[in-house]
Amino acid sequence: MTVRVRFAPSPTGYLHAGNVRAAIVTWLFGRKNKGHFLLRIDDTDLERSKPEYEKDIEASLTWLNMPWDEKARQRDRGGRYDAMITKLKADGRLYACYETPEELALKRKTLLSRGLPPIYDRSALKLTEEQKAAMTHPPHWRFKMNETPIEWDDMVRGPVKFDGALISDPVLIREDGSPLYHLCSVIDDIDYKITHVVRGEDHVSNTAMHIQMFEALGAKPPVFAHLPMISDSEGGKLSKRLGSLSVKDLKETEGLEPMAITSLLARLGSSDPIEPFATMQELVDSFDMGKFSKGAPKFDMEELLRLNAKIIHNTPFEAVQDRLAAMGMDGLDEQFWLSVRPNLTKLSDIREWWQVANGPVQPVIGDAAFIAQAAAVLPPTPWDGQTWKTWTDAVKASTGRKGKDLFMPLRQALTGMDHGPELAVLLPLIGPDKARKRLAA
RNA sequence: GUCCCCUUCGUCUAGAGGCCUAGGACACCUCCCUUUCACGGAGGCGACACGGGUUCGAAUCCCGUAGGGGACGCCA
Repeated sequence: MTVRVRFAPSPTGYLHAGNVRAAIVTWLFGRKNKGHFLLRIDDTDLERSKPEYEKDIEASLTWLNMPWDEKARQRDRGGRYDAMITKLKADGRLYACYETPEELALKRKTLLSRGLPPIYDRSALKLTEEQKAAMTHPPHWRFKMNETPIEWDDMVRGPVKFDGALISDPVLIREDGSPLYHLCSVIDDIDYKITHVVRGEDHVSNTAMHIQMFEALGAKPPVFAHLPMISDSEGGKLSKRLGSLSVKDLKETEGLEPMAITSLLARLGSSDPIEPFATMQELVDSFDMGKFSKGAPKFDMEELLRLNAKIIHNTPFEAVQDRLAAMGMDGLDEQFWLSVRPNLTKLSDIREWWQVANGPVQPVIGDAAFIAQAAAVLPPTPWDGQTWKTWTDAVKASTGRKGKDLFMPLRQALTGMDHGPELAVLLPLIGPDKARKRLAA
């Protein structure tokens, strides 16, 4: 049996960190098993779904190197839903309810205040045909849960048990006749022959009712894997900050590498070490669903940044050539890249060093006399990798300085900073003209 | 409020009664390399939430407490 998985986001916002982890784990599981990956756009909420967000989801997955084998959209599948609705009604698993949202809210509040779980009381089941006929507004429809135990073996959580009697009958069809998520999701999973569903643990109780829905529709439920939610590094709830941490921001605002994101999210909360990966294939090869723990891990931006730096330190020039060219630094070549690469956290940091090499920089000169002496013994052109050594030897001879007292003032005068790439490689990049000017500043 | 899940070094975790003086990775500290920073190499610091049981023996099993996460929508 070939494995078929799906990632089913709703296009109601930009793809964010929490959601994309489910995508990554789903994708990796699919690839690991040589399976089929379906991208399903869950846009049954017509009010909130926007084409803009659907585009963002696709752009984000593409950028993260997670191509899909097939794409589907729930709004295109109304016909299938209608057919299944007819069946469920005929079987008595879907029943008409006439409470208004206000009445339902009141019922919930009442139950809650009595310390009871807010489960629908099924009073609509007691309505006679006459009473229904007398209603002034159309019904919404609920799925009738069987009051039996529900069990499944979760790939992450192990054996899970639910009591069907403790789960409220879900509304599957709105008063306006449109189908809701639960119905569409189950029917889609059946029609697309999904074998494994990987999703967040916020769906655990949904899974219990979905299993009854699969059965009511005559289908075998897929295997489920519920990943814990990622929590904020402060240990708080999955905060607005994390919820709003979109892939789009990570890419455009933070300027991070896609592999930094996938490397972190593929391993966070698992017993495999979090380490930089250069390709998705390496992640696929080492992927193991069984290594995820049941506890909610914390997301740490610092950790993402560290991974990003390591990935950049391992990136060859060819891999970033086009992006660097697009940043408008003419003449930035492989030599420059290799020289400054170890000092970058984000790719965009390279601008800083480009500026150090090409100016303008604000030289920092503490001891003007020393700098003037140093400038006087600057070696003749052309400059190369040996120039720095030749020069500093000369400065040492003429001033008697050595060690940090010798090098730091030169670095500060030349670059305006007290850290950075080796001056032996930086000096030729700066060149004689700019070097003289900075030393004379 | 009710139900479910979780709780081991700063962080992610290994651990399914003796193999645990609790292992690894990242971070941190030290040293080495480097005439800066970073990279790299070698060491080091560092945890079983708490309280009761069960047992010859508990990080591991049971109960309770505390803390955290999730669910309880005509959202997904």
